[in-house]
Amino acid sequence: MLEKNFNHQEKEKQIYQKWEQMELFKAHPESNKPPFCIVIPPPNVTGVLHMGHALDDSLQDVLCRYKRMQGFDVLWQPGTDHAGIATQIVVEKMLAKEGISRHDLGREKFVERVWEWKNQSGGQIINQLKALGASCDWSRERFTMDEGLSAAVRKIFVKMYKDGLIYKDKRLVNWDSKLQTAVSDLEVIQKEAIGKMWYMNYPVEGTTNQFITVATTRPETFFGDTAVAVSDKDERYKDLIGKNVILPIINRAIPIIADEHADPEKGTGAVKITPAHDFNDFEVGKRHHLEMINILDTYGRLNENVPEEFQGMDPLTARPLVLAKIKELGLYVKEEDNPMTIPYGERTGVIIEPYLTDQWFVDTREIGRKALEAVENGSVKMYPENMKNTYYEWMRNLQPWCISRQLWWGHQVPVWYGPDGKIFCEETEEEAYAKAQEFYGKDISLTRDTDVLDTWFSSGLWAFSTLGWPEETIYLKKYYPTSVLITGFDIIFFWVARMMMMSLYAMKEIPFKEVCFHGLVRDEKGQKMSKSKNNGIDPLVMIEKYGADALRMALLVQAGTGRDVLIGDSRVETYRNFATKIWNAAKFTQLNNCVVDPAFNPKSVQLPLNKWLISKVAKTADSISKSIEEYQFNDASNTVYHFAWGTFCDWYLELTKPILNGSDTRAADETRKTTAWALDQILKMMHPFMPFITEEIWANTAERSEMLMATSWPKYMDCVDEVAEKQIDFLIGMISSIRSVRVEMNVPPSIKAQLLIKDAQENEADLIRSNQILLSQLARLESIDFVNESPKGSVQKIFGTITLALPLAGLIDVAAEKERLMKEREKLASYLKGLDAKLSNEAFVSKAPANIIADQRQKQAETRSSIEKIDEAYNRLADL
RNA sequence: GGGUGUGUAGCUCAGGUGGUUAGAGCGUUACGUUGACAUCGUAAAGGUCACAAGUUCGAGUCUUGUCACACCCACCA
Repeated sequence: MLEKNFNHQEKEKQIYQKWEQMELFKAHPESNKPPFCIVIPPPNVTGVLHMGHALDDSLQDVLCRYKRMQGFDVLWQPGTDHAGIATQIVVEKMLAKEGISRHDLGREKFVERVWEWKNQSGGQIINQLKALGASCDWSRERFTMDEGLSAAVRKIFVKMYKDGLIYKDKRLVNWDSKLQTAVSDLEVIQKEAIGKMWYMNYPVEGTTNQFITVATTRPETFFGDTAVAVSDKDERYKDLIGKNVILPIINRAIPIIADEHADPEKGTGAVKITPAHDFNDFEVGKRHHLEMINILDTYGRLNENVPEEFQGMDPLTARPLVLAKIKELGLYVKEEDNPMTIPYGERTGVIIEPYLTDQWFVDTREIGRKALEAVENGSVKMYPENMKNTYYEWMRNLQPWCISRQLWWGHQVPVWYGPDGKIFCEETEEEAYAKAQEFYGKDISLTRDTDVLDTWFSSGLWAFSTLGWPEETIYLKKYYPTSVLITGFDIIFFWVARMMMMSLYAMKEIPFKEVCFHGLVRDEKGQKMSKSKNNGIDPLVMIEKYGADALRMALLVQAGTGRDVLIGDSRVETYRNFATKIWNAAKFTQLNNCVVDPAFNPKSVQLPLNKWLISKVAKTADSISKSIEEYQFNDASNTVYHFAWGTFCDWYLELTKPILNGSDTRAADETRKTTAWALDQILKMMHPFMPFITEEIWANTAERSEMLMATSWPKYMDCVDEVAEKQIDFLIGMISSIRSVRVEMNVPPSIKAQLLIKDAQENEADLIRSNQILLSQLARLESIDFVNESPKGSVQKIFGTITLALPLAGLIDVAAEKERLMKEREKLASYLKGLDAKLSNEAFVSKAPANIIADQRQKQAETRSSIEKIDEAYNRLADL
């Protein structure tokens, strides 16, 4: 017997353990069931579960549980990401509390500390995923820096290097001076700000009063200027091309060059060129073979290439001083406000400087083209489809991918240098050493490159590295390419695009057949969750308070493809109430001895009411299937919600009460069995969404040979009975329509249900007549005029007639009823007016399709008669 | 500057291929229930479907334009 309430705090853990003990999450590559595989977007190993994970993983869990019930051999491949930058920052902060920096420890000791921290906190997020109910195959848990995955990273790197796809280059990169590392374009966040534009004069060499005015937002960088560019079509400067200008303060001569980069329309038409500190200038510098003067150190401070008085300064400190000097020299022209964007580090929040260093790059042209084609030609499908446009846009403008990071936590680049700087790129130090020996013909010592790889390099391999690549495992064979990737659209470039490129390169095959993007989770007001707003909602708190089922459902009912999801207490509470409702429905079936009969055959039932329910079960299960297959999780979960609450609890259980308590024992017996059967089907349909409570009810409502999650999805389309469905739907429509009267009359549900007891008649006319009698009793009428065929029309008639009856029965306030009738009449009259106008419109009558016209005519007649009835009722009221 | 969305009840959202009194949940109000319901049930109020023009017998739905908001990308001497 079910307890009074479902104690989610206690039961969810027990149920989860049971699933694990019975190994229900395990994949079975040896089985001949068809494969279904999802790789989890790996959360940061040191992270905690946030709402984004809760949504992402709930969606995946729904799919996995559903597919298992559909007879698939499901592998939900779990694991975590080493998250280079994020993790290093966390550990450095911890060290800072102890008063030490990573440099005090040295690289080796620091990395040890990170491993310690990983081992200590890495299990946390996994346990949190379990609390959510995630049915991952935990026996296969991987980590992007475990031995196998590290080997995969080295292998790919070496292969790409040898294929010429990875190369080292001295280029401008985005430099994070706090982390002391390069970051990729995607890791730079542009923020808008109102800056200033300063104009200053550069004297032309050999003249005393000739100047070129340049405009700049960063005057302090002029120490690194190596040219001034003008357009060769610009009359103002045409003659100066080839001459030099003298940089103020440092008195260095730099050439005036002609370059397309200079736009006569913009600024003064003359651009100072600082190749080492600006991406455009860098390109100009390369075109003209200009010197590249780096004026910053790795901490972003002015270095020895500027006059001593400015050395060691931060650019923003130096700026006013430089400007003051220029003013002193009489070369300052003016300043004006200038809206601009300033680049900040995604993780550190410091200003990102373009910085000239040696870095490793992936040449993305070829692999990017293949990744683009795979989506263009439909090999990989995207949901929602418009995400393809975003993907295309980025893929068509791919830049070289800077994969090296000057961090300590990550995959160290498998590159060794000879004494002369010769590169040996091999998977192991031994191999590199062997190659070096061979090359030099003698024993030499090698030094290893200190860079580590961008985290996304290893996550780019995730789809196949987790399955065992480069080993030819049965997992790789059976589950690759994976079925679908479910992730947020915020990492489409970071991760999805990189996985596409890396997988197509390494495997010569797509990593997944479909990608399903979901939106962001926001707070109840639709605002982005952020630490600064302090509006974050902790999924674990929600689980503790309302249960994992309620949280999942609250997320799922909104999870259409691509849409944002709002979450908050009231939403989760709603679905906790839903869970309680189902719990109580199950309790109700037990109290009424609705026991599962293993021999029950849904095709053999006799009562239309039972046939109706079985039909609805079949159709609902089918509709949920379709929605899930299309990743319409919101439709699927809403369907099961409304079916369980509305169709099953509100209607079926209410309507069967008099049958269960009635004298027809055969009908009662059939109804009990049908109820028990239907509850089982509902539990199955609900299980992917609310796995815990359904499993608990399942276990407590009968002797079960297997757990709910191991059962199969209900497929009963062959039990659909359209006739019974139509009958009962019709009656429900009628009953619904008299609800307003019922309130006043206080009709108990059992009378409502009696209407339906009589529905054993299969013929609609009989059905109507029998209910006519009941309706007339209900309304204490001697007769009831009820002739219409169409359900909607009938509803209107009944409404009018019962209204007529009520005052006679002395059940309601006459004045109030009169007012209500007038209102109703007004509504109908205005509707009728519209219909009359339309039907007398020649254009409508001649052009509209016949069925529409017929329909309108009928409506017109019905409405007219309804108005008459109301008038009649009103008159009778007046007589009282 | 380029792109992608969104705008329907107080709030959050549904509303295939145009078809007629525009729906749900939450919230509000009223009444009822505590014999499945840490609640539930029944109902009421609440909407010129952002705005404008167009196509059409008929537009929330299609076209164009305008406005507002959100996000993404790029540029910014």
